[in-house]
Amino acid sequence: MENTTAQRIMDVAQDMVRSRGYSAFSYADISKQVGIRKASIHYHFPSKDELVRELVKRYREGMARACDRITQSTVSLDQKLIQFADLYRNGLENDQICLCNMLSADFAVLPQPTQAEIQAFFQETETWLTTLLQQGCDAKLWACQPSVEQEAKGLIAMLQGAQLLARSSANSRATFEQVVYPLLVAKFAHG
Amino acid sequence: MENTTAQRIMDVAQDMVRSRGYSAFSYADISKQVGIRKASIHYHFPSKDELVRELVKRYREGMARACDRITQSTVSLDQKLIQFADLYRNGLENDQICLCNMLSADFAVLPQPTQAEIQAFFQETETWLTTLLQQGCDAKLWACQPSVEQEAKGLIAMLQGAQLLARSSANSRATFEQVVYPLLVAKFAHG
DNA sequence: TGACATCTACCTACTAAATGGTAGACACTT
DNA sequence: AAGTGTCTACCATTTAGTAGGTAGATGTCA
Repeated sequence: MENTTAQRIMDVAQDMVRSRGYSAFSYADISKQVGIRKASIHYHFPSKDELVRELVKRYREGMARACDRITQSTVSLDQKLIQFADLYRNGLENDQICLCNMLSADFAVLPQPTQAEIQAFFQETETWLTTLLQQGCDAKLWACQPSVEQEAKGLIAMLQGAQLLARSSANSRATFEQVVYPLLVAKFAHG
Repeated sequence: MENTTAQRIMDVAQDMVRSRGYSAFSYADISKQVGIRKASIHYHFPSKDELVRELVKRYREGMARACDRITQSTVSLDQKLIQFADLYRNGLENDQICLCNMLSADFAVLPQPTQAEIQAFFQETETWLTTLLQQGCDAKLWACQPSVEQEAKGLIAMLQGAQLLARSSANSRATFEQVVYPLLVAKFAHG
C-alpha cells in the first residue's frame, strides 16, 4: 500500500505528459497538484529529464506486466489481441494518450537516455505482439500478409495513430473504438 | 516567386513545430533562423497562437491541393492510394511528421480556433480518402471491410502512427516504408 | 536512559535564463 | 506626409534549478 510522495509526483507528472506533452508541463504545475513546494520535487527528482526518464522506465515495466497478464490469461488468441487493443483504449480515459506515444512526438527535444528508453518500449511491445501474431498464424486463426513483424509494426502504428486521431474528435473513446475494433474483427475473418 | 518575410517566418516555424512540437519552439528560435529580430516577427504575426493558426490553415490548403493533384492524375486507383501514402512518407524527410499529427499531440494546450482548424484538416483528409476508397470498392479493386469511412479512418490512423513510430527509429523513412507499403500491397490482393 | 549525530523530507528564498509580448524610434519607399 | 518593415530596449512572468535552513525520525554508543 505504498503511496509515497515520489509516487504521487510521478502519477501527476505522468498525467500531465500524457495530456500536454513533455515541454508543456512544469515543476510548478506538479507542485500545485501534489501540494508540495517546487524545491521538494527537486529533492525526489533532481531534474526534469530524470523525472521523465523514471516515468518512461516505470511505464515500460507496467506495460510489460500488462502484456504478461494477457499472455498468461486462458482466453482465446483473438481475445488476447482484443485485450491488447483494450490497453490503448483504456488509456484514452481522460483524453490521455500512451506516454511513449506522446513522447515520440516530443522525441527531438528529449535527452538521449530517454530516447533510448522509449525505443526500448516500442521494441518490447513489438516483440510481444509478434509472438502473439505468430501463434495465431500457426493456429491458422489469421494470416500475417507480408510478415509477422511488419504486421505487428502496422498494428501498433494503427493503435498509436488511432489514439492521436481520437483525441482531436469530440468523443475520443468512441472514435477509437470505431476505428480499431472493426479492423481487428475483419482480420479474424481472413482465417 | 513570392518569398516574403512572412512566408519565411512560416516556413521556419512549420519546420520547428513539425520536429519539436508547439510548446518547444519560441519566437527567439525563429528570429535566429530567419535573421530578423524577435519584435519584427510580432509585426507579421502578433501572437504565437495566430502564427500557428495561420500555419495550420496554410498546411490544410496545401494538403487539399496535393489531394486534388492525385485525384486529377491519370494513374490507376491503387497508384493513387500509394501516392497518398507517399505524402506522409515524403514529409518524413528531416524526421518531421505531419504538422497536424504533431499538433494533435499538443491538442490540449492549443486555443480552440486552432483545435477547430486541425479537426477540419482531418475531416477533409478523411472525406477525400473515403471517396477514393469508395471508387476502388465500386471497381472491385479492393474490399472495405466494415465500411469505407472506417477503413479511411483506419488508414489515416496507421499513416500517422507509422510516422510517429518511424521517427523513434534509426532510419525513419525506411521504417515507415517497411510498415506502410506492404500493408497497402496486401490490401490490393483482396480484390 | 540520555546525549549525540545523521538522515529524510520538506521549507523559504533565491538565481539566471528564457518566455511571449509591447513601446517607441528610425529608415525607406510611395 | 503616410505607410511599411525593421530595429533597440524594455516588460512581467515563467522556467529549471540551487543554497541553505529546519523539524522530526532514526540510529548509536557511553
